[in-house]
Amino acid sequence: MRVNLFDHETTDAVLARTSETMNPEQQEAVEHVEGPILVLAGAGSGKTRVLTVRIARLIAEHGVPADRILAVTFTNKAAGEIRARIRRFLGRDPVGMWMGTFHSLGARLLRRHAELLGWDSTFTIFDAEESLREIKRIMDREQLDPKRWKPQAVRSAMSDAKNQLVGPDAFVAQHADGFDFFLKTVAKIYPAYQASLREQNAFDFDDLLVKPVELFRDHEQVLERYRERFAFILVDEYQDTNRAQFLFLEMLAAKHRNIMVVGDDDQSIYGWRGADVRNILDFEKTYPGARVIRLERNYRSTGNILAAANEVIRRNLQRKEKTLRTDRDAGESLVLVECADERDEARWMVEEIETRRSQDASIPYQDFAILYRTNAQSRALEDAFRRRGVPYQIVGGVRFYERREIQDVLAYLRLISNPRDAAAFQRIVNVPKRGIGATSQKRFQGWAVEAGVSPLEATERLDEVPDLPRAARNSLQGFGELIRRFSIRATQVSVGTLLEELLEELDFLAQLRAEGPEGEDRAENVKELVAGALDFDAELEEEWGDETPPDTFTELDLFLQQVALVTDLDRADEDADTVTFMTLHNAKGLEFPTVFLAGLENGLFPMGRAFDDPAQLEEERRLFYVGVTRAEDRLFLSWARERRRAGDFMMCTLSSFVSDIPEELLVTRRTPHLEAQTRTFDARDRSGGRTGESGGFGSSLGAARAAKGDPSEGRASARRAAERERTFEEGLNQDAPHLVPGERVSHATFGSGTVKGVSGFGRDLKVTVDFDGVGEKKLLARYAKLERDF
DNA sequence: TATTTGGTTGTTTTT
DNA sequence: CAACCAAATA
Repeated sequence: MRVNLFDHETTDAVLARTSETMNPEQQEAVEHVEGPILVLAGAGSGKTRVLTVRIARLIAEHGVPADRILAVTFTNKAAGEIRARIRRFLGRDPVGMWMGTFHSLGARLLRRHAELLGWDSTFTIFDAEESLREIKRIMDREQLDPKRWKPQAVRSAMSDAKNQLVGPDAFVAQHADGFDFFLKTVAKIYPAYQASLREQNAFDFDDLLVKPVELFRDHEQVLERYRERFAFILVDEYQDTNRAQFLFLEMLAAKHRNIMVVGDDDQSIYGWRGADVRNILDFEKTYPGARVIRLERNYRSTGNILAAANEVIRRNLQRKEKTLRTDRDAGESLVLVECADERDEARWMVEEIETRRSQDASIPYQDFAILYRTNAQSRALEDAFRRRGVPYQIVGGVRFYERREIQDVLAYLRLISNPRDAAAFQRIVNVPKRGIGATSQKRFQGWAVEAGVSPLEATERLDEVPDLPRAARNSLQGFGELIRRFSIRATQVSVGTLLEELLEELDFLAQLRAEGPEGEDRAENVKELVAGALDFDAELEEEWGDETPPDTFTELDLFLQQVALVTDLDRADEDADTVTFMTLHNAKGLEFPTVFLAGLENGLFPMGRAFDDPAQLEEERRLFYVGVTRAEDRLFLSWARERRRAGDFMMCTLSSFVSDIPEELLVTRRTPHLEAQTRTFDARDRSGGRTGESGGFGSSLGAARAAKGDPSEGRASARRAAERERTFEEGLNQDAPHLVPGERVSHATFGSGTVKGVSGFGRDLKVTVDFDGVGEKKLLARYAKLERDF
């Protein structure tokens, strides 16, 4: 895997020469000095290169001090790499330059000014999982039923609110007396949640964006200081910024107005997380007189790949018109592969990779990436690759830092670093087992809350806590002493050493191993964490550059911050010679010689619910576009006729996105396995169909879909498959309802009716039925239990 | 108090 | 077909 950066040697001469190797648009962008500028950079058009070279030039040629520059990147890794390139250009480190993700920059700002907001600079960062626990605790306390109101939904509602900069008070004012019961419930939780975070001296992910904006808004002199300082601001992936990020930038850029944003509206794929494409579309309104440069020359992909990409994205209405061009040859055709199911698909991919490598042994595994819509799809791939002995790495999915054992260890460190972190306390007070059960914990915590002290403080006043069993009392005391002892130790030794001593004292690894078969893996993970901590010592200086950490900090605080903000993408090992599996979202900004796009089926990609909403469908299409444009030389598209999802089998049809690709760019194939299966199937079909059990409801949905005529019908193979499926279905299930307009069906409560229409796919298939004497109802097919009415 | 069992539940995408 | 959670037992 490579981040899209160019390789460069080291000298100043290179910098001078660099402009000459750029096209006129790139040159213009790179040479721009003052005033707002928008660079609309298509996929593979060298935008990272533009950012890098411009920063280097600002420093080297225009004498801008590095500490007057603020650069926002999409990942921490990209930040590190750009910094490294600049260092090579300049021959020295751009000391004092602030560069990182919005979240890491926000954290940095908060470390310095948290006091102004009522937090302490040693604050903890709660990850998504921790926020969820907090929400559950609050719901429990408020006696809200987690089944009626899903904590996940509550979290996402609060997250949305935060990203729109709607604080607890505003939210309550808006929704507490509203008609929406869900939002009313959230209005009960949000203020309590925020108060609880504050009590624990913690911020969640969203706070890292929102609180700096609050800081700037309420503290004019602080804003003034940073506004003055950051004379040049550069932002990558601008199309994915949300409201809070927009305001953050707007406030900082207001004075000098030297802001360069780089992005591509066609690659905006985080709308669901609050990103607002209008930020990029309306840049010229926000900054009148802004210069606009379009980079439409693609340096990455073959002509065929690019033609396919252009053709697909052209169908989106909400976009700035642009067409990527390349000087490369047409290259190989794209290959569309039809598979029997996800296992067949996975197997086919391994074989394709192995075949390619047997033809040319010099091709490394690194050249291959498999991209998919949902993390769950990695499972089948993993199976197939492991079986075949082909090395792979998964980016995302079950994330390293989210593993239980890692979280446990980190909770120790958090509590050592921040004694008020009640969430951490609760997590580990009985890990490893100390005989402090649920009942004792409840009594203890209850007392602590009553007394208004943090749990850790409460361990010093155990004799005041009533009704505690002696054993629990002793354990709690021991636990408290342990944490306090290590808090002191944290000021004396490095994180790595601290962690080693801690694990030794707890006999943690042995405890894990004793847990069972997975114990060894878990122990390995913990060891990896220790190795990371030991490494961290060396990186400390770079982290702060010219800044001196306040004395209240320990190295531990910074380590925890880094850990909280590091993504799986940052951890990916690009030097390892392995095939890479990841979601399309994670693939943004990366490129590979050979790309496989897996699972191209309606209902999976695009996602079922996207069919109801044109805006969502457009976002899915952009995601597909991102996938296609990751490929340099070869692109494989695959779909499975049948896929296991949420437990049961589902018949599938080819994604309508693929139908948008002109036929002449594609070669269509079937896996050998499917070829074989189809032959026997056809033979059986001719001899009068199969007898036996009905295919159940899942298959009858397939029938409905085929009859309705979905968008993929343009493809001959898909149509054949669908037709075969329908005849198959009719042959074996006389009672399954035909969800086709005009058909008669009956429902347990509504009685008989006529089907008016269907929408959605698979599990989300909705049926509109006009029930006799009842009227029209729109029902989710999978719940409606419709029967055929004769 | 800790562990096991069974039943339920659920599948976008992530900093 | 998981993974997760609640109630039942050792």
